[in-house]
Amino acid sequence: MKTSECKNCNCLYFSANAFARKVEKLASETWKKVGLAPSHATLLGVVLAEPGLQAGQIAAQMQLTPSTITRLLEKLEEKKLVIRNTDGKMTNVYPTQKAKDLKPLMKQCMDEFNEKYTKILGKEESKHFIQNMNIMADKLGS
Amino acid sequence: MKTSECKNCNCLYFSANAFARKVEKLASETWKKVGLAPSHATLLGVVLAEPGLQAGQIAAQMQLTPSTITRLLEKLEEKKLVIRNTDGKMTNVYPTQKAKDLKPLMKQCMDEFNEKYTKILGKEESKHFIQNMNIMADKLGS
DNA sequence: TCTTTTCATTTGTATATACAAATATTAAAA
DNA sequence: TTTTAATATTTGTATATACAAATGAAAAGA
Repeated sequence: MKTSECKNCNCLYFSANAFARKVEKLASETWKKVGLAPSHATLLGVVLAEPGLQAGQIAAQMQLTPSTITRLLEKLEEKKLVIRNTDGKMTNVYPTQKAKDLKPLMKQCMDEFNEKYTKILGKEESKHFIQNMNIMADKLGS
Repeated sequence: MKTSECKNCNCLYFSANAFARKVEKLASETWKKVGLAPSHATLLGVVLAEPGLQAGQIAAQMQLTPSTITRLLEKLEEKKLVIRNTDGKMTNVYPTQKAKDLKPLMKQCMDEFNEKYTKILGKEESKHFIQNMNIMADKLGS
């Protein structure tokens, strides 16, 4: 059923969530190749890009709550992809060698994912749409 | 931190989810007035609009899996807002009187929510954005 | 220096959601 | 008619996420 046919659901809440679920699904398929859920892959990408980042800074960057970051880090630590280094009240997060080795494959997944959705949604269209969505998200505040 | 500052997260997956979380938050605040989570409110809205709808049809309309609909219906049944009428392998869902009484208040919440986000995002902008998002969602398929 | 406040993280608990397997029921095939 | 296949829903299990409370550590005030 087309979204437009859902008379009772024609509001921002429904549309945003339905859209996010579909994107999540596409992303899940893509990152199965490295055995990571999209959220885990995103977090690992952040840690790989800035080793030693504080947990709270990661939360701010990913716009998730600190508790969610803790939970995600637990999983990544179980998989030996990151280590948490607690110093006083701060916790710094570092990628392991295993994670560093995974970097090229992760980039490949990201490229593949970008390719998939630009193919489906159009290159310029999706670019503008994402920009617009980011602007909208910023307007909605934290 | 502005989304645009997150260099590592500039992809459709991240943007769509961050946006959906923010919308969810705004919606949660709004529907607290009737003591319902946005997803519950949406489902109840569907049932109120089309009493007797089958569980599977609700799932299709809301673009959620049947199992999720079962779980949501359990909660609404606990709250005495809907009843499930199982006939053979089909289950039809009806709103209770309590739910019908809630209808005006629910409409008020919906109006308030629409007003909130059009005020933040702009009337025409949000309208076009939602349309565009629905089109994108359709393109992504099920 | 000792106490209080603030801050970063983690834990306990709860919700939303999905997938795969189990159930139960109707329809189709033999 | 008996078996087999298809279908609708529910259950078991797992993930992502949040909020509120707990913990632990540093900073500020007395």
